[in-house]
Amino acid sequence: MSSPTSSSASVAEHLVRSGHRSTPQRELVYRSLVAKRDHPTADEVFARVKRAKPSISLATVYNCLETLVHCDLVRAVNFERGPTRYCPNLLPHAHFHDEASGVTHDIELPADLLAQLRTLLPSGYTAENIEINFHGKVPPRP
Amino acid sequence: MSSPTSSSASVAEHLVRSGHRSTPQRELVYRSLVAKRDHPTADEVFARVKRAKPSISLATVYNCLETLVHCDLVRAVNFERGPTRYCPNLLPHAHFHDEASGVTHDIELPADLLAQLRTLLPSGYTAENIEINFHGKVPPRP
DNA sequence: TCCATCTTTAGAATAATTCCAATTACTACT
DNA sequence: AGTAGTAATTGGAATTATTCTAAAGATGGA
Repeated sequence: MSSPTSSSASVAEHLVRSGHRSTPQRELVYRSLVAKRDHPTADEVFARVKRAKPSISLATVYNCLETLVHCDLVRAVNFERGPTRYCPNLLPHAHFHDEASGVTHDIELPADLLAQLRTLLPSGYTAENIEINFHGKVPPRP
Repeated sequence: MSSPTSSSASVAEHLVRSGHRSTPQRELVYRSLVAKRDHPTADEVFARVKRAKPSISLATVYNCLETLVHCDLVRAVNFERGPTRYCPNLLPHAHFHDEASGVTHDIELPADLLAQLRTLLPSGYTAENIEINFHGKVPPRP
């Protein structure tokens, strides 16, 4: 049940189509997100990509993540005041944040439910995106 | 269509029932939220309550807001990386964030929709709260 | 009243992110 | 291939929102 992501080839395309260049750093950051889909923070991404490219800087990681978010290859996820987390799942989905472990799970969102949510808006209001975060507990794993 | 809030008397009660003291600062911060329900930031609350009590400090405003959130008199609202905003609306509701103006509107949430959302969770998962944020545009006001 | 505890306060400290200015890398022309 | 022009990267400084700290003040109960 892996969620859809752009193949590395189309990452370059995607970047170029939205007016950016394909760079080793951007590809690397993107690949690190796909390799471990645990909603890492920028710091965590930095630590991971440094292993493959020790010269990369934290500022570059922030830049790359921002670029990837802007061309819709990656989603930024925020929980309260915590650091921003990143995920390469492009399907409409919500997030479940487990308070005990700090772990984040994706929750698939059926299109009809999203449609229902949109009907709550006053007429004329248009929502480009709808962010849904569950906060709670997962059952103890025995 | 004003949304439910605790009367000033019951704010004190509410505070005490959850193991806190009722203080002038807490009452003042709470009243400022009810007086202008525009989802102010801590800084904005600080500016407002300073008019009535110039000696209050920003740290106290943060403390009071945290306390009020903990005893369920106030909700904290976060949009991406922006500063936390506060609202005294206790009904289940979502938020609509207008990107152009930066203004936040409450969107009432029917109980059945919340129930439907909960059905998306894997069995055993329990969500204490569900946060829903719309990001988009409001129609131009003529 | 007196004590223990809670709250407030000002300012220092922190965390995450953004900004800045200087290099470096591409891309498109010729 | 050489080069001008733009875009991207880098390290470090700066910023923003928030939390921490330690001291002083207020409060409720024995």
